[in-house]
Amino acid sequence: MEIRQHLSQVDLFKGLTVEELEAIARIVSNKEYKKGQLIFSEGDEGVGFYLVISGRVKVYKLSPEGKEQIMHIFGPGQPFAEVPVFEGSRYPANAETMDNCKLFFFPKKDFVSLILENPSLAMNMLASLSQRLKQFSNLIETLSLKEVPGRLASYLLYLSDKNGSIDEFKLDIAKSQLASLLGTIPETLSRIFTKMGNRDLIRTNGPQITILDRTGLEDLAEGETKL
Amino acid sequence: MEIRQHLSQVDLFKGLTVEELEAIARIVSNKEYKKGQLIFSEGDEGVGFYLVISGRVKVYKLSPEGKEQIMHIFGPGQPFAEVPVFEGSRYPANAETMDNCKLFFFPKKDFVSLILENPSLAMNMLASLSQRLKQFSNLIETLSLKEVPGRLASYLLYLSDKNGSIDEFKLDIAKSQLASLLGTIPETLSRIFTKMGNRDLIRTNGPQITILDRTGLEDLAEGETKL
DNA sequence: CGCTGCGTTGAGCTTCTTCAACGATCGTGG
DNA sequence: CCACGATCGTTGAAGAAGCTCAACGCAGCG
Repeated sequence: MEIRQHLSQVDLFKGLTVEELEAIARIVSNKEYKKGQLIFSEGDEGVGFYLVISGRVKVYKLSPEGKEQIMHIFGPGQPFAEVPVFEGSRYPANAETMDNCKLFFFPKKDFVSLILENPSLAMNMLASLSQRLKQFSNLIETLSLKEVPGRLASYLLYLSDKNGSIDEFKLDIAKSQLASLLGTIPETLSRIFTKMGNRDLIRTNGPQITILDRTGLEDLAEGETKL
Repeated sequence: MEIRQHLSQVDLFKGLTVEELEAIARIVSNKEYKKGQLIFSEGDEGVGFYLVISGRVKVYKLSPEGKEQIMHIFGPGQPFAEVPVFEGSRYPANAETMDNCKLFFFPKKDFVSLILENPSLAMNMLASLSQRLKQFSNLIETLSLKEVPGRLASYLLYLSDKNGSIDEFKLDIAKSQLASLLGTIPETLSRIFTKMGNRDLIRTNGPQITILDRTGLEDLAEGETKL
């Protein structure tokens, strides 16, 4: 069955037996969303969680004035919106697709039953939440202790790493979305890109980035240098 | 036995049988720390997690220039430093006591064994991590989408609620620590306290706070007003 | 009694945002 | 196929928010 194929490739379900995977597959429902579609809003009743099969999903908060802070961007293989499954009942943020997406949906009640019968699954879920917690710590640190140039430098180095530590790569999201992820606005981000170019730290061509001075970027990311 | 007494009153272990509590009690070790003592540093090997019995513990990150961002303050009954038990092996932040503290320590290996045999315990831990995740989302939102006056207003309202929605209460932490929790510095915080006083939103006398205009504070917290 | 840590206040400055305008790109419909 | 509108990104000028540095008062404690 196709669902089980997908599940078996996901970290959350690694190490599980075929029978366990089948049990999980039985509770899954398939969902499709168009690009830019709202999946749920902050405060909505949390009836279950999701797994990204294809496309990307952003989870974000909005200020009353409409400023957006992206908390996390989820890609294929990643679960999101688990919080209301285990604590409280409402989603603490908004979720929206960034591409056309295929998602699996896991109803809260059914999934909790599975967890209670399956300690490995529980451990996997604990690992997943712990990882998220670590990522959130990093975001908090970044937002509160680094200036925007440092945040951007960190992000570029992270992207480079993800691409095998190569010096040339493409931004995986639009710059305006990157601004929101870094806790700033497009104008500010754009100015910093320009400055980084002037200092010969990077070269940009649209979404294409070339790292010219890796050490310089690292110093920026660590707050040892200013632009 | 005294350890089990403590455990039975803690959310993390609620709903467990006496036998289960005893099994947990067997792996606990008792620790005492003086006020201001470092419990662990970011990057240290995470050999287990802690439960606060008495006193308070702050978990925080430091910037290279020495600025501190408090991630969370833990009081009696709350577990902390669970992340490296389930994901990775190092503490992602620093922990330090704010008072003389009694802590329980749960060794990673032993505790994982218990989790694997005890689905209720696993569920409780999932709930605990989920709650933390929610709190972190809030902190991210606060740091990124609110200005400092709004953050302070939120905190004061939160404190008031914690004290039974009463209008007069004492700050539970030093103002310099509050600054660090709100992602700012003591000077800025002090100026905002003064302004709030001038606008007759609150009256302060050292750590004693009186809320004069609850609605005004709420507007500030929601970003609908400026100071 | 003096020391130390905490809180407050002032002046100046840096960083970031706001507001406005404009160029480029892309997809769509005429 | 071209034209148009929408979205995105960039740039400039001005202003706001918060930070740095410095000085000082005050309380608690050795």
